[in-house]
Amino acid sequence: MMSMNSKQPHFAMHPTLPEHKYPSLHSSSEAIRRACLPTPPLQSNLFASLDETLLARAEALAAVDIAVSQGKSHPFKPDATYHTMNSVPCTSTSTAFAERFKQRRIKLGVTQADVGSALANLKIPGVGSLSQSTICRFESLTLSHNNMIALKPILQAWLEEAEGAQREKMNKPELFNGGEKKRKRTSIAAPEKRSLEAYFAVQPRPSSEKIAAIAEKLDLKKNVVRVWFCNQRQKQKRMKFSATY
DNA sequence: CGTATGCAAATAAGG
DNA sequence: TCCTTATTTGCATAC
Repeated sequence: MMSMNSKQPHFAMHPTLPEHKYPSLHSSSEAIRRACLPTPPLQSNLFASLDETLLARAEALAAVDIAVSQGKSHPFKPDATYHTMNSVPCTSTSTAFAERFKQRRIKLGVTQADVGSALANLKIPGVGSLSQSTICRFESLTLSHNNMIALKPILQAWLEEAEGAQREKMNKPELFNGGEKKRKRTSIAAPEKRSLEAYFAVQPRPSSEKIAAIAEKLDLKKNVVRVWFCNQRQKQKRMKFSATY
């Protein structure tokens, strides 16, 4: 099957695999979450996470004011990616860490992009590189609470290694640039996108065969087309929903 | 140049 | 194998 080159066989889904071998291809939060301990604060209370959530809510009230006065002041995000997932930052450990992280990162004279690509060289199972965007969002607290918590130990690990290396004047270029194992994102060109939309208008749920045909015609990977239709269906539902209210 | 963001691919998790 | 739903990221491009 698959006459053409099937890029990489990413056997990413292993429903019940607890330990992750290196997902050679992508990293991804699932593994990341388990890879590093979710930060065990010495003085944490028994309800650590629960409490954090509650505190986050409480603090959120205060944070809202700040956020609002800081810029966008619209009631309901016109865009907000989709849902309302990423607003309401959280004032908890990961948040506090993020602030210091940026400061220390700058002190090391490293850019967000450098940090992102260097992460893969940390050799933490299941952890690959991240984009400048993600590092930026981590520092600016614009990731979801869970995402912040998942990324914290990883960035903390990098920070400590990098500071240590610099302190000892050790030359560890891998800690300041490198790695490539980052999730790739295909960019579908406008013409192809228009074709896909046309197909979608006629048949929102094409069969596997149809998808393969479309993929070939547009010179796109079959999986890319399949995912595009999935995402398009999601998008359509969201639009239908928001149009109703 | 480095950093923020909009839009939306790609993934995780449960059928 | 592939869907759906929820989320995590990254490409592009605006600051």
